[in-house]
Amino acid sequence: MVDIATVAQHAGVSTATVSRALNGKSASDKTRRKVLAAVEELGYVMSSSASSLARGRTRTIGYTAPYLGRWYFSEILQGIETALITAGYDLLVYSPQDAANQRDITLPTSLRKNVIDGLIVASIDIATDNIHTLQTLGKPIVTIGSTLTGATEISIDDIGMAQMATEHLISLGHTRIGHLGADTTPDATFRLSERRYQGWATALTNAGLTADPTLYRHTDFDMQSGYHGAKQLLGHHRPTAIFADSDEIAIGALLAARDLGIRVPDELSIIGIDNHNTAEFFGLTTIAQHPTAQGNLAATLILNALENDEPLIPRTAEFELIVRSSTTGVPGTPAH
Amino acid sequence: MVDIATVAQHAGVSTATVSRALNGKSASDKTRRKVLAAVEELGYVMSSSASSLARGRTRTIGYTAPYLGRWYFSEILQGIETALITAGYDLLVYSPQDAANQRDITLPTSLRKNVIDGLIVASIDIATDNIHTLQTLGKPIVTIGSTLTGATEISIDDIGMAQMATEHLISLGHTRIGHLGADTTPDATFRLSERRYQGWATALTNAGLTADPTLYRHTDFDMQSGYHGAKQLLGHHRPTAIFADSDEIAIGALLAARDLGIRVPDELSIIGIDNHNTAEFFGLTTIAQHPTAQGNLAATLILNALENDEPLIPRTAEFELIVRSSTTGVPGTPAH
DNA sequence: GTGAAAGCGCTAACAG
DNA sequence: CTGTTAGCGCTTTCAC
Repeated sequence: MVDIATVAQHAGVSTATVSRALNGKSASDKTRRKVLAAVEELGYVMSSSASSLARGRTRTIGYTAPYLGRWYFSEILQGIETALITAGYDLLVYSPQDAANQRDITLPTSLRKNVIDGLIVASIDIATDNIHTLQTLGKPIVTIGSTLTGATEISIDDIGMAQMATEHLISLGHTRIGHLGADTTPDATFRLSERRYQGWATALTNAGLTADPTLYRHTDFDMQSGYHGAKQLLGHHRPTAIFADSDEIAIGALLAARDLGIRVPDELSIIGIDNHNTAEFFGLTTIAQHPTAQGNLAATLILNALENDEPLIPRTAEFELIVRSSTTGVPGTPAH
Repeated sequence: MVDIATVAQHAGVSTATVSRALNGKSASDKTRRKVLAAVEELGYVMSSSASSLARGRTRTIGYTAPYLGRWYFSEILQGIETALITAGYDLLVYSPQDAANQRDITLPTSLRKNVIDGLIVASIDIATDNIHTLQTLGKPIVTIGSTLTGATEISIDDIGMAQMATEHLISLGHTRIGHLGADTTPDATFRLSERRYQGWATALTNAGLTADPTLYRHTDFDMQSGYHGAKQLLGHHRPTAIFADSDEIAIGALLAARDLGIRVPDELSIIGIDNHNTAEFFGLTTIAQHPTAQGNLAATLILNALENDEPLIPRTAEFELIVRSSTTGVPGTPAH
């Protein structure tokens, strides 16, 4: 392995100069050229460990989320990467192996080993020992959609989104509005479904309607589950509209309606949350989240804190209604 | 920041002993306990940079794939993580920002900075300078489904899979078998679609049938594209079966058939590739790949090379036919 | 089983 | 703009 000293010799300068030239610090053009030539000639590759050790920084940040494979979390990842890449930072991912039973999220050893300069946590409410350690070390931590004491939060207004979705339905004249909500096991990391249920109920109450518990069905976060939940909901005395906790659930409902011969949106309106990449294809009305932007923001906050000592101030994520063809006025009501 | 020397003092031992105790090397039980107590008391967190520098290893491996968000690649990621986590390794991900135009995959700086001990590359055929550098440094590289000179390959038998899918259809009596194949732009990293086309054609030829180019439609790797491709294919003089390059494409075709009033499988059989997590829900017959296993294998190979100096020997990934309800005998042909 | 000491390769003062 | 030098915090011979 060729080290910086060898490069220095070949270039006829000191190691300090090589270091400076390579890190974009003050160096004459001529010197820089010589250094670069030597680097090229020798195939020199800097040791990041040595560099990090000397600097006290690793230029690596971590990302952890319950399910890296899920659309939402991988979109966040994408957003983070984009922000980091231009800053020359690396991304270390931690996928908790035991996401279901979150008692004991085993975040890999690196969290213990001081390997990252900052951490982004999505949808995990439980601070593990590892995370506590990070906080102790004064590393910036920003969470997306979850609350961790000592961390900066980009908050997701689940109640607001659910309310907006439900209000859209109400504004179309619907009064019997069903809800397909994702699972909230006691141990689950995210209270998301609880809050969305609340948003649904609040919107109805505000409109002088009642949140009928019989119009609620429990689902998982997938199509299959949405399909079955919807089939139940669409039995006797069915609702004229359904609000689903996610687009995948909503699409399941869409397919269920189709199989039952119920026309969407003429006989049944359906709205989801996410603006999942398949939502457009299905013509699904939805409350769009912008996870890529969320990830990007999280990374940017951390980078600014790290590089410019900017304070980490909490934000709240944006969302918006996207109307497509799965929602319309209640049957029998004239369009306005 | 508390360092190893402080811990050593508190425990009344030398730094060498602390290091050994913490790394599971020879140390008496009593000593180990003292060290651990001091660590606990002081909140000591080891510096990975220092450790890596001294060791010459980072205990971090990299993973890069064209689209980390896609089902296939995120499954691989999952498999890698599982293997690494038990070994105490970390995972650094590189998502090439410009995956479409793969001329210039900008793998983040870390590849230049000697930050990883090994690399896993999925579906990228182009060796960037960064990857070359890694090879020069003698870091183990294993690819999944792509060929990189100097790297060990876990090969994906795309031809074989396509052939198996098509043969399944043929064995059911189909003779007019359409193909929805994903895009193969000149610059694309993966020749996958080309090979699957070939598998389709070979199977037909072997059976004395002809691969009718008019029964082929170009698609992207998504439902929407599959939907539109299928609609074209299902016009005049339509095939009785369709083989799609991926389950998502196949599902698009499924929905297109439904919208056209064509019953699956009675009037049209459809088979995909992947065993995507929604395939079961749609009753889709498919050729299952096991990306999690592939990722796991890749990581295991690298770990064994790193830890036990085991040779990196190429493997080939397994696949299998999973018959569900989207395929059946050709219309008018009695079931056998 | 344990201690002393010599690096690992780079960066950041500090001087010049 | 550039050279000298003192670490950064840990691991690993080599003795004992």
